[in-house]
Amino acid sequence: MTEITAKNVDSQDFIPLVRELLNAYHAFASFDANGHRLSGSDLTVAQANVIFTLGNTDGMTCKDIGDWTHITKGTLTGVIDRLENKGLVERWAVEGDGRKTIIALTRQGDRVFKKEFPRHLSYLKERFDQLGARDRDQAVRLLQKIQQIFM
Amino acid sequence: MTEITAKNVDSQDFIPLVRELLNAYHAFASFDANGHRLSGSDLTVAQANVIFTLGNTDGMTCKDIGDWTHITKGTLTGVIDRLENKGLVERWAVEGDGRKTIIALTRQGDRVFKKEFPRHLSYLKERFDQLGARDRDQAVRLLQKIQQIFM
DNA sequence: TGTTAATAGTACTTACTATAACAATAAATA
DNA sequence: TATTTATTGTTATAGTAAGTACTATTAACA
Repeated sequence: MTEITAKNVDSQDFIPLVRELLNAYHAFASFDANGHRLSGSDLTVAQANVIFTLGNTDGMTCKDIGDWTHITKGTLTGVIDRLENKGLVERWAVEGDGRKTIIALTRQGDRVFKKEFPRHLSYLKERFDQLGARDRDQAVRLLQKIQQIFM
Repeated sequence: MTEITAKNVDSQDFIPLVRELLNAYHAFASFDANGHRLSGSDLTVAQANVIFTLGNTDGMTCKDIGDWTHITKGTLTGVIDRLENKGLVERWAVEGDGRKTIIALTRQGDRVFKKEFPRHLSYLKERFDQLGARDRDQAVRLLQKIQQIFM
């Protein structure tokens, strides 16, 4: 295996893939955030993701929410604090396991979910409709491979 | 076009793509950050990206650094402040255009670049070698398409 | 010329982020 | 049983992150 130095680094052919992964992610993330910002929902991206994750469930533990949303537990505490202050989620103790806390949507949180989730998906759909089904399925397959490489 | 409600939302077939894009990005980002953390370079991800961007250049404006690294200008000021305090970059005024500032590596910053850039690429290469050239090129093509959708 | 618009960068606020250290609880094991 | 180990969530800290407002400068144009 050739050693990588500051000189021959340009020949490392995985670099374009790293760039395009970051470019695609940031393009999506920025569009996604804009949707929330313009919606008037007064939800940040992280807050909306938690609301969308809890929707149509009976509540989830912080651990499961974090695994699904990629928000680390330290961060999640603050996000849930703010959602709780807004009256959108509640914390429940778990009978039989004092370590766990169940986070669930309040009635108001469910109203926000039922309004914002479809709205935001329509917002995203407009763009994703520009991608053919073949490309979409290929992309899913390749992104799964990329993910597995790093686990 | 069918309206999206909280009910029929499961049939929106772009959702898996969103999930895999986020999963792949976070898997990479976490692995990437771990490399910097374990390297002993004492660079954060954002700081390392700026150093790697400035390497082998005569300096760049804040705007160009931000465009390349996806760091917004407001954030960039703080990142560059910390790099400047570490003695790794310098700010230069631009003759003829008082709006611009050139950021460039110091001699010490260049030493850090020449050491950390190849090291980090080797660290990444080990994983990317697990991906075939065909998949890699396909992924680049599809990620470019996804990026373009959101611009 | 004077006015207006565009560009570049900084200061500030709020929120998010990861990590590490911590406390409480639960599970595993000797 | 007693001790250890693992899990869950919170707290503390430092560093992003986006957005807005602001200053300074440059360019466009009437």
